[in-house]
Amino acid sequence: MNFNQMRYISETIAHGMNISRAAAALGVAQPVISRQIQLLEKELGVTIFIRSKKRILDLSEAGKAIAATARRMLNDAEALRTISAEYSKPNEGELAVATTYAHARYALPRVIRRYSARFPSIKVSLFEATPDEIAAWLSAGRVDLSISSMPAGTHDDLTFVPYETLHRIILVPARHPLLKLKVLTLDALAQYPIVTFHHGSAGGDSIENAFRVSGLTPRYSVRAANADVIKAYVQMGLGVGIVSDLATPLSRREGGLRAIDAAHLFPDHEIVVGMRKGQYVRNYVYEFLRCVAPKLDLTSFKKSSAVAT
Amino acid sequence: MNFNQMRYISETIAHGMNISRAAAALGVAQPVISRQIQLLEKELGVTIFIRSKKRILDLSEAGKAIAATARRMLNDAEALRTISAEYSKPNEGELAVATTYAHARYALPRVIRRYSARFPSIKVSLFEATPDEIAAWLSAGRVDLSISSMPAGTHDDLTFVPYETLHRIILVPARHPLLKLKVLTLDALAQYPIVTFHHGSAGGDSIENAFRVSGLTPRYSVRAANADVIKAYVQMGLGVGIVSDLATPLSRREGGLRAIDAAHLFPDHEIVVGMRKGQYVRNYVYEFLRCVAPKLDLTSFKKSSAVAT
DNA sequence: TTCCATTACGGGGCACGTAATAATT
DNA sequence: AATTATTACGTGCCCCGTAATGGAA
Repeated sequence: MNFNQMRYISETIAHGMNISRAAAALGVAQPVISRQIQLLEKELGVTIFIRSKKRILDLSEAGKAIAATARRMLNDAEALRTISAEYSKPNEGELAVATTYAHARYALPRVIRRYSARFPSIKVSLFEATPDEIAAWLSAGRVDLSISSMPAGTHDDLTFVPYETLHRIILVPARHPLLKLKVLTLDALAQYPIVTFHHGSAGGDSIENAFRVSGLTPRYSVRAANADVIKAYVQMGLGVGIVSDLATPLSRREGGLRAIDAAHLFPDHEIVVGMRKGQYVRNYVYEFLRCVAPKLDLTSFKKSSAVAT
Repeated sequence: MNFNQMRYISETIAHGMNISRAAAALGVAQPVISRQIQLLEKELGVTIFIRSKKRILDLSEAGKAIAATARRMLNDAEALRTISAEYSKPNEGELAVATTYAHARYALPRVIRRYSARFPSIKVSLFEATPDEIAAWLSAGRVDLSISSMPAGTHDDLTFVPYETLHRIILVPARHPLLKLKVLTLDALAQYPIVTFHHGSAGGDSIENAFRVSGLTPRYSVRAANADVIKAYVQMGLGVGIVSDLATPLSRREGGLRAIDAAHLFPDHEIVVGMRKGQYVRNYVYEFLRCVAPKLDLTSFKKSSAVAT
């Protein structure tokens, strides 16, 4: 039993039970993977992969449990290197953050400026993506932490803690009829073409839902991936925009746009900070989160020196 | 980086920072340990052990974190074998239980008889010891689970769940004056020589405490490790015995002894079931606990396939 | 003097690569 | 025909053991 065998198993699974692709990804010859997996199976006396003569079909039940443990061991091996770097070069390293457009554009620039001033030897990388992509990157270890709304689906290997609650606001051109209403309603809103987030995105779906449960079927004239595109189309008069108050604080009036609070019409938009479970968290990562949100509860991100329950 | 290096580190620490003893325990030559640790230190770029020329003094800060991770990896390596056995030979294996005299003698025989009938291919071993020894054995992996009162000190690597609550009873010879009292009091008890558990044992200390907080200093005529010895001395008239109601159910009157309920005089005696954290728990171990206590809450012993928080 | 960690040196096993083979799509 | 897993075979590296060295107790 050795670490490479764990790598081979893990990578083979990651590449859809394909040994050849795993070998290519790891830079070794195909027979190596095949042989090492067989050796491990013989040593443990159990079949990890279900085969049909010359093709791997799936993981066995035992294989699933073994793969989970193998992944954790690889995690720990990685942690060993991280720990060493933490003690030999405390404030040097790389910090990869994945986040959505709105945070990358509006919230994080000033945070990163402050942080980089305090930790000049930390190379910060920012990746902008959708919440689901972000979760995948986090799982794969390509980024260290995420700031986004809760991704869809279950992510047993990730930990999320609430960070901030965003509300919805309506963007309209100046002198729009909706500005004259005392109380904004979904009915009134549904009279106009809607400009909002993509179908399938956390933002877009929750807005669609709100209309549907009210029995309304507004026309969506433009569906975009980010708030700035939405703004542009609202300015062009293609409809009323529905965005979050992060992108456009209510007090600001830019480019002739007016904002109307719509917190009462749509569910709150919960933003969470995510990290991989079992990961050794370097001090400078904590410090970054302290820059993002000084009051964040970081206890669930505690260093994973203790053994799992 | 390989598993043996983790073993060498772990074993060296376990033997008080002594490489020679670790080598002997692992059955390898001394230079192997020395060299492999140095190789790992070079690879990680960090010193794990603090040395003074030719002697190892202590673990470095980094070493502590590394050792904890190393231990977890070894745990996982062991889990791999356990998982494999679980799937290849579901109801075969060994089950080592550590427990105190009272349970070994009075509670477990019937449990083990039932269990062995259901799982004839499981080799059950029972180890009788004090709670502290039991905890040490559990930590060292020499036993799979424990049944005892809560051991003293902290055991971060162990999980305990409450199992049963025992009460204290007084044992006296027939026609003893205490039998005539309507309500037993500590004062009355302190008039007679006491026969009870060793000083230092969980049982003995809690009894001593109860007298002390009442300002009483009874004479302890005999202090023994188990209830049967206590019974024998009470029968010989050397004093009144204080034991738990597991050893001598109140209804039974054996050897001319009489029992008096003393639950109101001494604190309850909490019995817990213990297991090592991060251990893969085989099904037959769960089934044993189900035989011991069908209603036990086993959720905190869940299989550790998931990654630690 | 004894114990203990480290350095030096030689051997064997094992993990790897290349090449060939067999089964699947 | 192309892709993919497995078997066969030769090689180099790495880990180990023995022996020797140098500090510490």
